[in-house]
Amino acid sequence: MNNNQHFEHLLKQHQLKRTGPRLRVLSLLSAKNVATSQPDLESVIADVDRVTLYRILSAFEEKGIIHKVFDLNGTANYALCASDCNEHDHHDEHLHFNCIACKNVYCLDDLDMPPVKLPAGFRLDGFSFSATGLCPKCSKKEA
Amino acid sequence: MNNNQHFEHLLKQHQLKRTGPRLRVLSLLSAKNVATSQPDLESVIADVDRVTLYRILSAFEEKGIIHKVFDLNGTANYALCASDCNEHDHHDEHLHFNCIACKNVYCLDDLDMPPVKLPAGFRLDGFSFSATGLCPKCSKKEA
DNA sequence: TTAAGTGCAAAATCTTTGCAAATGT
DNA sequence: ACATTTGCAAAGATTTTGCACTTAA
Repeated sequence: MNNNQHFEHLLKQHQLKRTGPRLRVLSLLSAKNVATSQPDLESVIADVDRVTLYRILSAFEEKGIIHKVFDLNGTANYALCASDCNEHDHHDEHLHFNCIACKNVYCLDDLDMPPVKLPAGFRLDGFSFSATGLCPKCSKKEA
Repeated sequence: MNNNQHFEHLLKQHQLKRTGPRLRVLSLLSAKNVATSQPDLESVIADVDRVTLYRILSAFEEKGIIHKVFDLNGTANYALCASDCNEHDHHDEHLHFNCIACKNVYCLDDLDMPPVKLPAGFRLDGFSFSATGLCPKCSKKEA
């Protein structure tokens, strides 16, 4: 199944119509291995209305197609979810690495996350782990 | 040293003048064991201008007096720093627990954080760990 | 055909900036 | 006295809402 087919399936699966703007957003997000900020998305697909973009992103998030993760500046970044997310079960429990140089947000999926121990009384629902520093690319440039 | 003296010392230490609004913010933040959002602060000290509050918070953050932590909605919450922070060295490496019921953000300082292992190439600078769920109070209410 | 999605205009927020008046040292 | 800080007004930026037009199914 190629990408396009995959996207169309994804949309159909969530009862969302297959439209130009939506496919653009999906292919953009899937092309990057990093989470993308709303402003970035906006500048890349400038011909799509800003409001439409907001609505697409929030629809996708509700349906469990994408995750929203806030970077160090509190701006929303978006990334495609693992395939087992849906509107009831959102799992985004991997490390988000924010590069302070290129500002990219890396989703480091296949890192084994250490177990979380909470004090008595707290009931855990989900967690997120984010780190800052230099990504491999920027780390090299600096050296 | 009582609280007030402590605050005045804190301000002097960072070359900030001892003003009413600033002391109000400090005593508010120290009274809570949870991080407080800008809107919350604003509603509690409604007589202080909104702009002033913004400026106080960013000044405090720059000086290393408070930490900014974003909650699940991407809104900024503020909490007093551990005493060993300054403008060059910000450490906020403890668990932030966001209660989905009361919306409070708990700073769980004395939890031993698991070590972070990053893939090769990434250079770690700092990290933050945040969890969601129910805090002890709300957990009881639900039962 | 028709419900869903888009684009535009406009409202509502949120945050920053400029400047005069007030205040702490 | 003088640099800082505050408050107000206004600009900028971000996000939401309403509604008519378009489009996928």
